Amino acid sequence: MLTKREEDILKVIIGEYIATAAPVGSETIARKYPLDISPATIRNEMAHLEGEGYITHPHPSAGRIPSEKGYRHYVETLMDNVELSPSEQRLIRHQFYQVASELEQWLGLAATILSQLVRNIAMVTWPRAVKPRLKHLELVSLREFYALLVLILEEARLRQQVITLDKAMSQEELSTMARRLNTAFIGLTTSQIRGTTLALSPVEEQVVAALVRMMETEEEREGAEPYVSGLHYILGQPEFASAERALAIMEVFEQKNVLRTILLPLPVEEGLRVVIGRENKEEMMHHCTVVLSCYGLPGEISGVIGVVGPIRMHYERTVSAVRFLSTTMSELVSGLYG
Amino acid sequence: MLTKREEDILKVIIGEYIATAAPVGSETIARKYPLDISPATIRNEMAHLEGEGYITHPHPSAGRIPSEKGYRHYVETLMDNVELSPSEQRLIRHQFYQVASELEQWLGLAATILSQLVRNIAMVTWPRAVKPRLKHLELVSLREFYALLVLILEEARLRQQVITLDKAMSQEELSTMARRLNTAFIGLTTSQIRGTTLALSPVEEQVVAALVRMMETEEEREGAEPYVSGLHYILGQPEFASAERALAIMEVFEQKNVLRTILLPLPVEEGLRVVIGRENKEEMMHHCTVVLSCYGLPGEISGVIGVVGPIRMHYERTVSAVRFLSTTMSELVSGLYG
DNA sequence: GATTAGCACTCTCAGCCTGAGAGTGCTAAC
DNA sequence: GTTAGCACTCTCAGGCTGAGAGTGCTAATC
Repeated sequence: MLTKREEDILKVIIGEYIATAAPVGSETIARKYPLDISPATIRNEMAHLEGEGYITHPHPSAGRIPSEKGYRHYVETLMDNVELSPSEQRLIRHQFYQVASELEQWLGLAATILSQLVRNIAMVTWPRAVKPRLKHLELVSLREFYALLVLILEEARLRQQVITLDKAMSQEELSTMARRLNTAFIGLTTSQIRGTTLALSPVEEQVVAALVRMMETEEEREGAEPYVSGLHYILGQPEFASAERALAIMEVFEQKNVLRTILLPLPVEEGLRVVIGRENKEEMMHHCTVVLSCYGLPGEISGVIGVVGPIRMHYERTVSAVRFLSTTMSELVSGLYG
Repeated sequence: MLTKREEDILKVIIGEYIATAAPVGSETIARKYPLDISPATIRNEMAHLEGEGYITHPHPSAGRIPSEKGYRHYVETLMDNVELSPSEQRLIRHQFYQVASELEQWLGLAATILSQLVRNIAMVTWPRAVKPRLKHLELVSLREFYALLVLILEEARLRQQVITLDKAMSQEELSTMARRLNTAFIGLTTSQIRGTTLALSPVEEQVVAALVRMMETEEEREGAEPYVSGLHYILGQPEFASAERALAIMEVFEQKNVLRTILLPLPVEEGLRVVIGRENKEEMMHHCTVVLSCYGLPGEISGVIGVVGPIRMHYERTVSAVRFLSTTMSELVSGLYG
C-alpha cells in the first residue's frame, strides 16, 4: 500500500514527466511543488515507490520515470476527473451543427476534432446495429444487361453494386421488380430474407442472390474502415521521432485488418477504457496507450471512438475529450434513430 | 550540349545514386561500369557536368549527386522506357478481376497495388464527369418528418442526405413524389434542373432545394478525398528519416485541401507527367517528386492516378507502374461506362 | 589534344576523451 | 522521522584525432 504522501509524489512525477518527457529528479519536485518536504525525504519515498514498481530509473543517475504500473494506478485513482472547458464544449457542438446532418460527416468531423483536441491519433468506427436490416432497395438501369443494385440499410448506410442481368430490362421493369422485392423484404435481416418463400423469376433470383451476398459481406466485416485522423501527430512525439517506431504505428494504421485488434478489446458495454503499453494484445502497440469508448445506443446501435498515442500521454485531457465526444456522438446518433 | 559520354556518365551517376542514396565518386563509376575510361577522365567530365548544372557536390570531398536539372534531363531523354514484367501485369489484372466490379473497390485496390509496386505513397482520385448529371433519385422514410434523400449520379456515384420535411409523409407518398421528380429531372445537370418550370408543392420544393444543393456541392468539390495508400513508405526513405520532413508530408496528406494543389498541375489531357522537387507549386512538396497520369475516357469522365515520393525515386519503375495502372483503370472504367 | 598517373589537399565521420551537470544513495546529525 | 552533506555514478555535449573518400591540379603519356 502507498501512503498519502507517496501517492502525492507519484502524481507529481507523472504530471511532470507527461509535461516534459524528461526523467524527474527529487530536487525538481521539491522546487516546483509545495509538498514542504526536502529532496532527501522525497528520495527516500521514491526508493520505496521504485521498490513497489510504480517508477523506474532509465540509468542510475537519472531522475525517475513512471512505469506502466504507475500509469495504471494514476489512471485509476490518482488522476483528477476534469471536463473540457465550457467554451471548448460549445465550440465543438457548434461545429457539429454546422455540417449537414449526415452520419458520415459526423464521423469524419468527430475524428478530426478529437485528434486536434488531444494532439494524437483519433479514430471513430461506424456505429453498427447488431444485424444489418434491409430498409429499402433500388434498381437503376445502367445499360442493357447491367443494373446498379442499391441497398439502404438501417442506420442510413448505403451499399451499391453493379450486377449483370440475364436478360435486357428497362428502367420500368426494374422499378417494378424493386417494388415487389421491397414489399417482401423490408425490415428483414439476411437470414430472414433467405428464409422467405417467394416465387421468383430467374432474374429476380439473380438480384436476390446479389442482395444476400452484399448483406452477408456487411455482416462479416467488423465495420468499414474507421475514420482516422491526426496520424502526423505521432511524428511530433519525442518517443517516435526515431522514425522506426513511428513506422510500426503507421503500418498498423494502413493495414486495416490489424486495426481490428486495437478496437477489439472493448466489450460492448458502456464506459471508457484505457489500455496502457503492454496491456495491448498487438505487439506493435506495446509502446502506445489506447483510450476507447463506446458511443451510440447501447444494445441497439453502437460504435467505438478512441485515441492512440504514446504511453506518456496527457491522460486527463485525453480521457475527458474521448468522454465528451462519445457523449456528443451518442446524442447525435440517438437524435437520428431514437 | 552534352556529349554522348557525358550523358552516359550522368545516367550512371543517377542510377547509382537512386540505388544507394550515397554520393557517387569517380572511382566507383570506373569500377562498377564498363565505360573503359579512367577515374581521372571521369572527373574531368564530371567537372563539366557540374558546370552545366546537372550534378552537384554536397561538400568538396564527396562524390556527386544529381541536381533537379539532372533528374529532369534523365526523365526526358536518358531514362529507358521499361514496362512491368508480364508476370506482374498478369498478377495485377488478376487482382482486379477478383474483387467485385465496383468502382469504389477498384480505386482502393489501385492505390494499394501502386503503392506496393513503387514502395511510395500512391493516390487515386474518383473519375469525374465534366458536370454531374442526375441518374435517379430516391426518398426513404426514416420517421415522421425525416426522410433520406438518395441521389444516384452518372458514374454510379451515390450521395445521401437526411432532410427534414414540413409535413409527415408515408413511404407511399414519398415514393410517388420521387417518381414524379425522377421523370422530370432524369439526365439533367444542376443548372438544367433549376431551369425547369414545374408546378411544385411546398414539400416538393423542399426536396428539390436539397437536391440542387447536394449537386452543387458535388460540382464544387474537386472530387471527394482521393484514395491514398502507402503513407508509411515515406518513413523508410533515408531522406525522410529525420521525422521533420516526414511530418510536413503527412500534414499535406491529412489536410485534404492541400492535396488539391498536388493534383491540380495536371492538365486534363492524356499522358503522364513528372513534377520534380521545386517544380511543385506547393512549397511543402519541394523535396518530393510527383508522378501523375490521367485515366478514364478523355473528355468524358476522367480521374488522376499518381505517386508521391522523394526526389531520389526509382523513376523508371514508377513511371512504368503509373502508366500501367492508369491504362488498366481506363480499361475498367470504359468497360463500365463505355 | 585527349587521357591518365600521381599527389597534395579538403572534408566528413566514427570513435575517444573529458569536464560539466544532474541525480542518487548512504551516513550521520537534528 | 527528517534532513544536510558528500561521495559516487551516469549521461551528454563538445573538442580532438586519424582513417577514409574524393577531388582538382599538374605533368607525363599515348
